[in-house]
Amino acid sequence: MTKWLTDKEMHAWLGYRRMRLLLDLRLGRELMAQSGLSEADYDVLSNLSSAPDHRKRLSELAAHMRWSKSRLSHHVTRMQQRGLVTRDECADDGRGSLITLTPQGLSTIEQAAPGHVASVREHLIDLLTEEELDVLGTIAHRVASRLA
Amino acid sequence: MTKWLTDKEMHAWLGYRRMRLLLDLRLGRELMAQSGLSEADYDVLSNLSSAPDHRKRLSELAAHMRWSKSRLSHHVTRMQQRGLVTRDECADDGRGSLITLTPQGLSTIEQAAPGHVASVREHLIDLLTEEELDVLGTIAHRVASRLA
DNA sequence: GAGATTTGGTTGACATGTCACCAACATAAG
DNA sequence: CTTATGTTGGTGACATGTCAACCAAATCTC
Repeated sequence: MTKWLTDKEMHAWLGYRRMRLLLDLRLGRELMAQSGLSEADYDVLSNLSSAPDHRKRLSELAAHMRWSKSRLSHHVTRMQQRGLVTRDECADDGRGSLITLTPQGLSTIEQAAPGHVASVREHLIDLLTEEELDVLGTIAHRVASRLA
Repeated sequence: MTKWLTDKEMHAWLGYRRMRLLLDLRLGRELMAQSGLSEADYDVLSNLSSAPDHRKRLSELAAHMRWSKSRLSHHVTRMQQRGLVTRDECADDGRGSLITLTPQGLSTIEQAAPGHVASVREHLIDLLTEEELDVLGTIAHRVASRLA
């Protein structure tokens, strides 16, 4: 017997779906307009910029971002063509691939960051109380950790 | 001067992103495995099934789902080819397009629903307390309504 | 009621991400 | 050494969604 969602549960679920749809669309558009980056680009650059030497193994990067290697490989290819990152062979492991931020990639994300943070604040963070912020962080991590 | 995110804010933001990534991926995969539907398919069928006569104007449907007309038009084309919906001319408005659930579409979503609800429960709803559920619903709708 | 505008919807080009699979290399067992 | 196994990446085919251009029917204006 199916246990359907109660009104309250449905409200939360549909709300989540709607937020996800609209928020990501808006943030993505603003980021693209301001800096020419997609959210995916931003995440990759952001991760690389906080790595030692601005470089990381594809595999590590993918694991940290919870992306599939395939997805990251495709994405890196495109970012490479735009001059944002480079892809070098790994000395230790003949298969390995080292992804490195280019100077242009670094400057791109440095320019993009303030605007993106402002967008995130405007459309999400600043709309929440301290408590709501805590709850969101708590449940999001609980849900995500079950899926890792 | 940029107002960067505090640790707490960053925790909530990154948590949201991670939840979004993993949860949607998982739910999508389970739904696809169980019923051959994507989440998008499911949403369209679900909306149509609760409409009078199981039919709706493309435009209305798009507005209700907050999808672009373009996206819905493309999607309907594909669902039509799979026999899930039909697309008929509208009598009143020569431009109009009426999307109707086929019997097959109806039976497909009826079969898919229990499993999907179970997935949503397992990976999200049942992991939250009553209070958390309320907070999620509240903030999601607040954020989304600012973007409509 | 002719011309301008809006609205409803379609289409094409393109970016992204998924899956399935392959190739090269690494490692442990025998 | 040699084979079985797992790891690291890359690729191609395909589904999806975005934007922008476009068409045609419906409305509005004067």
